[in-house]
Amino acid sequence: MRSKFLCKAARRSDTVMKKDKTSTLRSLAAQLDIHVSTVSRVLQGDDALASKAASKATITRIRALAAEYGYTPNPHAISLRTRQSRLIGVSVPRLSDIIWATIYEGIEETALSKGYFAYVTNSYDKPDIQNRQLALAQARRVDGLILGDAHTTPETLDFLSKLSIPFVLALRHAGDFLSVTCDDHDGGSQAAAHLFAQGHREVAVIGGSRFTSTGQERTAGFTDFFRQAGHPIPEERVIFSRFDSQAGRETTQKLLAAFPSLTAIYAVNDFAAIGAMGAMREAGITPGVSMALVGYNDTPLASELPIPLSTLRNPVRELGERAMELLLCLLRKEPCQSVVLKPRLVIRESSRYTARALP
Amino acid sequence: MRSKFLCKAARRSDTVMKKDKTSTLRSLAAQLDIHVSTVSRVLQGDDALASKAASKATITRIRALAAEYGYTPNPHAISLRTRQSRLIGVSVPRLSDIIWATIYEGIEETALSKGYFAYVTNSYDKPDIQNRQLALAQARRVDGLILGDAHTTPETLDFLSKLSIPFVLALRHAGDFLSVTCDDHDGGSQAAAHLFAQGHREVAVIGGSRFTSTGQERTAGFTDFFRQAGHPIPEERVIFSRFDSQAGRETTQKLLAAFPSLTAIYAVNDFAAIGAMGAMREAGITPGVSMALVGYNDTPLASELPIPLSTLRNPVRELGERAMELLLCLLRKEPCQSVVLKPRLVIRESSRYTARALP
DNA sequence: CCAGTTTACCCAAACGTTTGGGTTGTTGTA
DNA sequence: TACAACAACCCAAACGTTTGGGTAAACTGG
Repeated sequence: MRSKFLCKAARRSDTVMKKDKTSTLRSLAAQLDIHVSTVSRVLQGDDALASKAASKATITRIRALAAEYGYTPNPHAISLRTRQSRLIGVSVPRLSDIIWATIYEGIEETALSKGYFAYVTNSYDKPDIQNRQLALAQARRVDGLILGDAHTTPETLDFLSKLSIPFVLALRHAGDFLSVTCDDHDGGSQAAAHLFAQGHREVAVIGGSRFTSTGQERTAGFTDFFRQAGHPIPEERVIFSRFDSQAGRETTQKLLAAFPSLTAIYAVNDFAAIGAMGAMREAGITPGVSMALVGYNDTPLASELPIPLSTLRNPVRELGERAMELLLCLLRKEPCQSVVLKPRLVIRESSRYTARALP
Repeated sequence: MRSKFLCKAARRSDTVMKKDKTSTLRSLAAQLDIHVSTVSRVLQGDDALASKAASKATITRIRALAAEYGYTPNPHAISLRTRQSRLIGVSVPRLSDIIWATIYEGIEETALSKGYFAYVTNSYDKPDIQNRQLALAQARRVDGLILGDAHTTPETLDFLSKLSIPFVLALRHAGDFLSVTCDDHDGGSQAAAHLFAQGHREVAVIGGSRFTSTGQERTAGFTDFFRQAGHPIPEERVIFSRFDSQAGRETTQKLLAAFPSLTAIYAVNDFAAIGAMGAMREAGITPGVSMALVGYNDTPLASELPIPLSTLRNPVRELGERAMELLLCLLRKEPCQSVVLKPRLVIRESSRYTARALP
């Protein structure tokens, strides 16, 4: 019996073992003269499974050898066999927007801690790129998707309803697909209340992209407040364009030219607000001194600007984490529902200016 | 013969084909009553291989059916069989630093266009996290790595020399491992030349992280210039810490307190420079008016600041692209060498201030 | 018309796992 | 003392590809 053991082990280890290269379940099994299926069950992590499969002593032997050889299971083999990749695809408008980078950090870290593996791609908010990315994700056999670039257009809704891969929306919502968002309407409302309390009645809004729930609702929350307060904002003073600083600059130039009586501007994005600062400066206006300005997102830079920017802070990192958790919940086929987080107004110098004309 | 064809095809299509789910090479082969290996060779993309494997007519039939079923090969099966994953791991200090996000955009896009697949993780510049990420990358069987978080410490060098996976360094270099960087020494030199030409002799440097080639060389380029110009900068006026705005703020506070005669500050990072602006403002100093300030990186925000920031622009997106190309070159085992890109000084208001005391 | 080449395929093993179902030998129970 | 139950394993098929090596039949040149 002993000789048989030696012979068998020796024979196999010559042909199968590759000491220098990565070890496999089979090579470990051969070393130990134990069947590969037993080794598999022991090394799968689940203690109950391991106990069913082998004796205490054998379990120890297997684990010891695995540790010695630094065995790591081949993920491709596992994916092939189990038909799940543990891969999560994430699509965002632009990773170089710090908000998205931060959301992705939350996603990635949570995925990692749950044994999943995330990757991210830019779609630049362009439908054709979004479609290409989706096809690629499918080709890679992702288990699930987190979509940060949803539009509220019928095309997007239609597209999402046809998607066969489990997914959740992040930051932006659309239709009533599962999503993790921040309460943008409430944020807009907070900004409005803040400016209103300081006497501002002649206000304008830089609304960001019209096709996104964030652009829409951050704007609506603001205008709804003013309407309910009896001071509806004329439509022409609400301009949608994009979320970047150039859009903010150009929009502000238009606004300042068209409405000289303006005392405050609310931009639904900090970058747009920073662009607005530039335009104000060119027009001889100092934010916080001769005009109030409120942004949105609380970019780390907002507090570091020469004139620190009042803004709404979203818990974006948490948003990423929650999105990943929600997706995992969905993948486990447990009942799950959309999450809405709360923004918080951070008041700084840029909105210190008080309108004189209180009614 | 015809009946045999029908019979065989019918039998197989019942058992193997899953019309609704993803089709496989085998299901396609069964449908066409052709061997799976032939289908494989035809669908592998390589036209020469396809022609060797099947007749023109058969090739057309196979391609048509593949297109009809929207066949995409299972990447896990391919990776398992070919023993290469086409996966590239990227490690960066922080994705939420726009520089890294932009570099990664370049990497990701290039990888995609070459049929590779990149993923990115944060290491926060912490060695233990770096090691963990590396182990994970190995477990995932990446084909190659792009490391953006290299330190110049002996530990890192030692670690890299032991790494069995092909890799290239990006933005930062270390030892003489293959890398794609920008000429940081030259950038520092350009900043120095600019300030020197404006009469500045009492200058200080916010040097970023001491453990990175970027921090070191952006600083060295600057101090070397002043030394060669006959005005060496006293050591105490060069302070290393981190690359973020808080570090910039704190360092500037110290510098202003210690050296009241200072007429210019050079920060090796825009965020640090923005922090410096904050500290200056608190001290009653206006950048560009009563002190010159130069940053590094040309963050999109630099030009949008109320006082636009002079800074050095690195072609970071291209850097990402080149890093990926270099890695692919390495993977093909072709001879390849490190790449150095050139930074460009962008002069804006923050350095408009001229020192009175020309010698 | 025959040897040699080419065309158009087929065959089977492998990549590294997982997993439903055996098969022994030992222990507990009626 | 028979027999069920359990422990501790083994067996083999599958997941979807790739790839080195066949093998007939058709074509080519002499």
